[in-house]
Amino acid sequence: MYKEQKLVLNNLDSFELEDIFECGQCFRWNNLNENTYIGVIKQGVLKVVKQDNTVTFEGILDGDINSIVYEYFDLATDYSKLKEKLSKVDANMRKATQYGKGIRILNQDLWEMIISYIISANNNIPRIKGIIEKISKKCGTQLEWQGITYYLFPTETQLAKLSKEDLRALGCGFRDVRIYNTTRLILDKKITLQEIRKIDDIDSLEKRLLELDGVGEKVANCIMLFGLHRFDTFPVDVWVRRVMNKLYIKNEDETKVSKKQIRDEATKRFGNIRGLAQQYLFFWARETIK
DNA sequence: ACCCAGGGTCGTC
DNA sequence: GACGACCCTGGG
Repeated sequence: MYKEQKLVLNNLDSFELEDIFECGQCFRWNNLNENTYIGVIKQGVLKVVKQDNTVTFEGILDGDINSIVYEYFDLATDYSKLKEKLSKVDANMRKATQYGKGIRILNQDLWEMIISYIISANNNIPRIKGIIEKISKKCGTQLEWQGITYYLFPTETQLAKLSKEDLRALGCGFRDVRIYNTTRLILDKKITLQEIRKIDDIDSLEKRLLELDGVGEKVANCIMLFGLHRFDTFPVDVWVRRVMNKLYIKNEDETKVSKKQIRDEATKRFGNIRGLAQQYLFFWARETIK
């Protein structure tokens, strides 16, 4: 049952709205003004305001706002400790973690991450956000709050109502078939989300995700990092390739550096929290390189 | 007007 | 493993 709720938390550690919402991990949060973001999550609509050391969460949610916020914003994890650990790797990581000091890896919905990152392939962030918004508006559950209508990301069943042509018309481009096929695969239980959640071994997990249409190595790694909170994976996109080559591999032609080489380098340097390191690097690289 | 790139993947060789 | 193609949008 959706209920209007509010929660105020003081002195949260490692919690900056811009770092969290603009670091590239999520697509459904929008900047309202200097200290306010509003987003649509699985449980409903949430507004977050930060003033000085006080963060106010407010929204219309299905479930208790305390447990939802605690889980979604990963409040159980000590990011200061992790940043400290990464800072000891080298000066680059010290800089990167300082730059994105308020980053937290959100616990986002697995299904939503699968579709969102299929859409992300060879695409740019503004367009990805637009497509997801249009898909939600087309077939997601409608929710009204403070006079504004929001649309939840569609469930498997809701998304399955769209044809390939519908998806194309919404701007998905060549990803239409991939979204269509993957939705069917999951709806027909050839691959289930429950089963995926249970896979502990990171290689087996990646292998299984690769069976979904539109899910290659990079997208699989993003799904693991953002949809399953697995820090022991390292998504390599153009930006991460760029920054990893510039800092560590130093090949004259970055396009010649293999993905495996980059991932091995990351494992060697950042160990089992390389996924988190990737996010600091991505955020830092996007803002500073070029 | 034209070219390029964007949180890549897929089919083919 | 290494190509080229792929839908669409914004920016030079």
